[in-house]
This record gives sequence, C-alpha cells and structure tokens, in this order.
Amino acid sequence: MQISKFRQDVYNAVKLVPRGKVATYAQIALMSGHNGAARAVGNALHVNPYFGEVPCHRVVNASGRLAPDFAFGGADEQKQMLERENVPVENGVVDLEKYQWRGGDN
DNA sequence: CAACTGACTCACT
DNA sequence: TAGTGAGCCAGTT
Repeated sequence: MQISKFRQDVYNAVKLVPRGKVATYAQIALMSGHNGAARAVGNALHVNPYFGEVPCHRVVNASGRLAPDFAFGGADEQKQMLERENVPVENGVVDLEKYQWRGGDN
C-alpha cells in the first residue's frame, strides 16, 4: 500500500525546509494544508523513517525541542545533524526565533 | 463504525 | 519546574 496523500504532503513540506533552518510540527501541518494536525505530522514521520529523503531532524516541536530519545536513534543524533547543518542546539533546544524556517506561509 | 494511540500544543495546578 | 488534563488531527486495530 502506498502512503496516503496526507503523509506525502507532510514529507514534501519537510523536504522543503532549507539547510540551516528548522520547522515545527504545527508549521509543517499548516504549510501542508492540514492546520492543527501537528500530532498527525509527528506520527506520519514516526511511522515513515524516510531517512535521507525527509530531513525529519529539521522538524522540532513548538518549544524548539528535539524529538524524544526514540527518534532517529537518539535526540543526540538529531542534535549532531542539526549542528552539522549550521543550526546550534542548546541543551537539545533550537532557537526558533532565529532558526525557524519562514518561507512557506509566514 | 468506534476506540486507542501518538515524534503535538496550550493551559492549569 | 514538573506533572496532568483537554483539544486537535490522522492512522491503525
């Protein structure tokens, strides 16, 4: 079975996030046309480890907090990837005021 | 079709 | 500061 259009929308939105920037689940949901579906977005990424195709490490929650320990293989891994993308991670938190991607809707 | 779950978010205690 | 509850949406059972 192919992935639902909703998920494709989510992956597409995540893939649009440029290197050196991050986006929140709520924002991905919004730009994908599913405002308020932040949970569904997180779930979609969780069940679809399209690693290499979908930069899920650039997706953080509303607090700029990285995903829990069970994603990617560890929040630390996500942190390393973000830092490698020129996105500093302070104590597992990204400065959304400076690194949240703005080019889709707002 | 109804209920449960979840990488979410906001508000209250 | 940490923990809990309710609301939101989509997917799975």
